[in-house]
Amino acid sequence: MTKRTKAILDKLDEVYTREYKCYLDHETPWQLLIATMLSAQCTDARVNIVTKELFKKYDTVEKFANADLKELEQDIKPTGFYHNKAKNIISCTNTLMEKYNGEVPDSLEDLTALAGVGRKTANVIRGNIFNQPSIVVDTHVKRISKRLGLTKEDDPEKVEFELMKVLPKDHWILYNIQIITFGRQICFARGPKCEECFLTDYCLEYKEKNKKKKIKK
DNA sequence: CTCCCGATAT
DNA sequence: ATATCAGGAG
Repeated sequence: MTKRTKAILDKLDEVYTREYKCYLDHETPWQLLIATMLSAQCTDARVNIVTKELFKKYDTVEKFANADLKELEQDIKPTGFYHNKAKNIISCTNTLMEKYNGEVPDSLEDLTALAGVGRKTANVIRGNIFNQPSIVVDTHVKRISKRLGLTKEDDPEKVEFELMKVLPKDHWILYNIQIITFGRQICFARGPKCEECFLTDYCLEYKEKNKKKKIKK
């Protein structure tokens, strides 16, 4: 790990010390799996509103596996992409019943083989449920890792592999939740609050912004 | 690369 | 009007 990377991680640790919680409400592994599937291109706040009722109505994996497609679509509609998500949830939970005795598997291969589960969702499960070091590359991690110059890649899988090289393994899971928190509070996609940011010394975009200002003056 | 897609902020 | 939100599949 370079000095620069360590300085960034130290700053993050300083501000987001024990903010280690998952923002998707869940009580079981399969609930987190479904909540994460629903979170694609949707705010976690909305996912939590939907799952609050959803997990009362479907309180077992088996109930999801036997759900009526059209009815489930309506139940999850506010999260968007509801045709695909409903179909995937039914297919995925059927696989859980048939191949895994209704449990959620822990390997990346088994998880990504499930319908509607890609590397991002699989890594959320591995990190949060099984405590396996894993890098979750979502929209926040990708955007902010680029701004901080930790990667130049655009493809989420390449970002994941590069961050695995750059970040110490014992910081992988923590990095995810820190960056998501940072992205929600300060480093927005649109109009980031650079005045309140504690990482401007390491931000490539901030550097660019100041260059342009100086030229104008 | 395109499509899936509703809700909210700007 | 448009960008963005804890992405994934064909």
